[in-house]
Amino acid sequence: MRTELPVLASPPIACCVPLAAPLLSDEEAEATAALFRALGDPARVRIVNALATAGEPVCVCEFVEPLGLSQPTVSHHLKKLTAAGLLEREQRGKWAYYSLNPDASATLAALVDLKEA
Amino acid sequence: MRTELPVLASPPIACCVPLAAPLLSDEEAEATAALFRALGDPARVRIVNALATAGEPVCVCEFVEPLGLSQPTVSHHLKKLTAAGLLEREQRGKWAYYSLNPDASATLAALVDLKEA
DNA sequence: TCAATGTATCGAAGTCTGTCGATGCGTGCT
DNA sequence: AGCACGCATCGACAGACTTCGATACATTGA
Repeated sequence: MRTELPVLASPPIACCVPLAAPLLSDEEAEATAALFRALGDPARVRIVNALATAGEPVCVCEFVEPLGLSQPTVSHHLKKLTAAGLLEREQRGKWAYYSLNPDASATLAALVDLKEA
Repeated sequence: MRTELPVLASPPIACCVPLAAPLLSDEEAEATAALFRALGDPARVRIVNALATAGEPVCVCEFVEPLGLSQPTVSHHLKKLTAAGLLEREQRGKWAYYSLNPDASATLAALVDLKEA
């Protein structure tokens, strides 16, 4: 813990001067982290990659075998990606088709650029 | 579990045809996920944001108070970001200064673009 | 209406992660 | 040399996450 500093006109060494204000709010930081966290699993990275290369909606059953995961686990990952706003779900008969949210790549690109703005 | 399909000329329904090959390897998927995972925490998002807005190396003690976390926890997050290749560490006397890896934003941008290539 | 199939949800087990206080290490000052 | 200070590491604990089998729900076809 840092001891409470009295107000000094000129601190002896150039350290611990407050950073410039433009820090992210709690909500912004959490929202940003949540989006990155959604992509923080190799299975979900592969799902997004597959959807991007496919360029069209893909049936859930397509993912189970290539990912080497059980069907409930695949469903779990798809739900997380959808909740993060990266995927969209579409029901076709008894099949569920998932596709990349068109805004996803723009959103991600904005996040990365945000660090340089 | 999907039953083993015999080779059919035209499956009765347009589902479960194999995806195009270009899926990420295990190593690529894991490396990509690890990088996103490094940014999957609000504290680390704020650290990267602060370093980006600062534009210059920042002393560890600068982060403790704004983040509202203990010094060991801040050190933990800085270590994770450095291990991910996003930050660089520099020792100045008894202070440790961290800065954004110059390649970080390019790496992140490439990851996002990777999903569209 | 009943059976079959694809998908989502539930409950549980194991692992990973964030957080802290206590402590060790290195540097600089007296 | 001794002390003070900044930072990293350690050990521990709570909470979140991934994964699975079992099961429920929804849709289609007989």
